[in-house]
Amino acid sequence: MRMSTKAQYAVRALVSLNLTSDGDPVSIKDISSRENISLNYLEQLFVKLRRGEIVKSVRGPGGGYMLARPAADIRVDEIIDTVEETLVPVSCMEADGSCSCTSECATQSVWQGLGNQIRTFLASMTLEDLTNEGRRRLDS
Amino acid sequence: MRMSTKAQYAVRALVSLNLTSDGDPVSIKDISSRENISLNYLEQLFVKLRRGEIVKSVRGPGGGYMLARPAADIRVDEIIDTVEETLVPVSCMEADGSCSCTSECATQSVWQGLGNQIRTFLASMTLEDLTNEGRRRLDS
DNA sequence: ATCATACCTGAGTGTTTCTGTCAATTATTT
DNA sequence: AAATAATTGACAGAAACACTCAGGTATGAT
Ligand code: FES
Ligand code: FES
Repeated sequence: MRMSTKAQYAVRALVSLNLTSDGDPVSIKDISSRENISLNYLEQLFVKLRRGEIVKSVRGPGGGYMLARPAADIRVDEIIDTVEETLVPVSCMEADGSCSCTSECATQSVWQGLGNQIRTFLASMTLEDLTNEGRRRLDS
Repeated sequence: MRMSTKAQYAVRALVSLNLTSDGDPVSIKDISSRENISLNYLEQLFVKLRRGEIVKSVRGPGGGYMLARPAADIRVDEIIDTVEETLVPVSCMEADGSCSCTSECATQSVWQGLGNQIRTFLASMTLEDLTNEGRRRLDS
């Protein structure tokens, strides 16, 4: 039951972006070196984040990425969805989910409930919350 | 963010065991055929469940497995721990967890909180709850 | 005793997913 | 034109996953 590094990196990178941004775009290279994440790997993530309209890109010198929306409007569960990490803990609950299990399966209620918990929790946090948390830590 | 089949199978198998048991041990073969789970794979899981004192074994003809404790005393999170599936969503929060991240990392609070949610939810359900749920489904 | 049953154990294996790397291209500003 | 930086797709090593196989051991019934 691990969150993939994709999800971890995406959240970290966006917090970092929002912390260091002063209105200008931030280059992916800066984020990469500050957060110690592979440059090329980060690029893959930002392509998805752009398609998911979490960030927008500015090309050319002085370019980079910036948030596509106010940080308060970006929920953590959205970020994770966007980099393609499922939050449903078992496959039989998904669209194509075929299960060897019979209809009287009692364990479904466990995973169903667990999935809801996870979703609800991550939807209750926004990028702004995390950025404030980061600022608070920097001060101390 | 997927629960491994180890965890899924373990929970299903234990519910099945408890549903069909009438005090006598239940053979792993029965569970295997009823739940469509590989026999040899199930054996591996039950070895761990026995070591974790979730079940006890009865050898020889007519033998099998039975619960080591009342179903009401067996929490779902215990079962998952026992088959060695971590419930901590990121590695940097574990004992040997080394992280490239700096000390002002704001995302820790996300994963910390998420881990607590998952743990709390799964600790709130017992094998008895699930067995009752299964019985209810069988009746309808 | 011996046979069938069923637990017990460890080694091995094919597949998939994860985590990145590399190379080449396109777009923009100076 | 030149430098910057995003964009894309192919590829690859490593690890985890989901089993399978080949035995061995303990017990009860005949
Ligand atoms: S329906 Fe998928 S485990 Fe029962
Ligand atoms: S401490 Fe591990 S991601 Fe920041």
